[in-house]
Amino acid sequence: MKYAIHTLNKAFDNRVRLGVMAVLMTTDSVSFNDLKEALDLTDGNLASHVSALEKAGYVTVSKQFVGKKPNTTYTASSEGKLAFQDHLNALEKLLKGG
Amino acid sequence: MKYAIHTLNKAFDNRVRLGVMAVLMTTDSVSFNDLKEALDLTDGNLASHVSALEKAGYVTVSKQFVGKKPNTTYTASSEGKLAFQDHLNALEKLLKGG
DNA sequence: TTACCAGCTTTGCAACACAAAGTGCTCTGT
DNA sequence: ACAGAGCACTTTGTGTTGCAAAGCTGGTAA
Repeated sequence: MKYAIHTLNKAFDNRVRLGVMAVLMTTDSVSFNDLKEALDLTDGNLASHVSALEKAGYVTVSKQFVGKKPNTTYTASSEGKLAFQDHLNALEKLLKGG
Repeated sequence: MKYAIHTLNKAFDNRVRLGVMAVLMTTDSVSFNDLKEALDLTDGNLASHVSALEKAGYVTVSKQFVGKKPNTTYTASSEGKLAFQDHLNALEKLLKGG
């Protein structure tokens, strides 16, 4: 059991969730539509994945009105950032032979 | 469509396949049982994932006898190494904001 | 013959991915 | 007032995947 592939976080083993977290690690706050466009996803698909990340406590959702339009934005929680970093570290370690 | 999450290789989007390739990038040739032990997998699970990588042309399988025991070893094909590197590059680019 | 090992393959089931369609709300145009 | 459009989901349906456990095969050992 030298290679610890089981320490990879199940919450991030999907490309969409990976992409969402990658965005949120650098941009701090993104709107639903920007995220949808940045990752080239259907709205249903994005919504379900973000919802999974929210349930895990990794992203927080805030809804407000911008002008007269509803606007949902997402932010990585500090817990989410930590968990994602851990995941990336585990990944890197794995790839370097651990 | 700034973040190219769709260029990630589907063949490597699984932790087991990722682990197999990680091992084969550094060790060149591994036996079934060493791989199974290194990744802590059931034999059926390992066999199916390696078979998937074989079908994709990313690993090659060779069977011989060591003493009187059958022995199966796996090697990454050059195509597999290239594809894996591409995948890692795409991953890194994604994480760096592309 | 009985038992065992290596390496699969099959089975069965639960979880997941995704697109498409539907929902409820609000605003805009006529 | 009514139609249409946009936002952000939620639901539905379908196909795919992940996995453990069990079965299988072909060889060896006693």
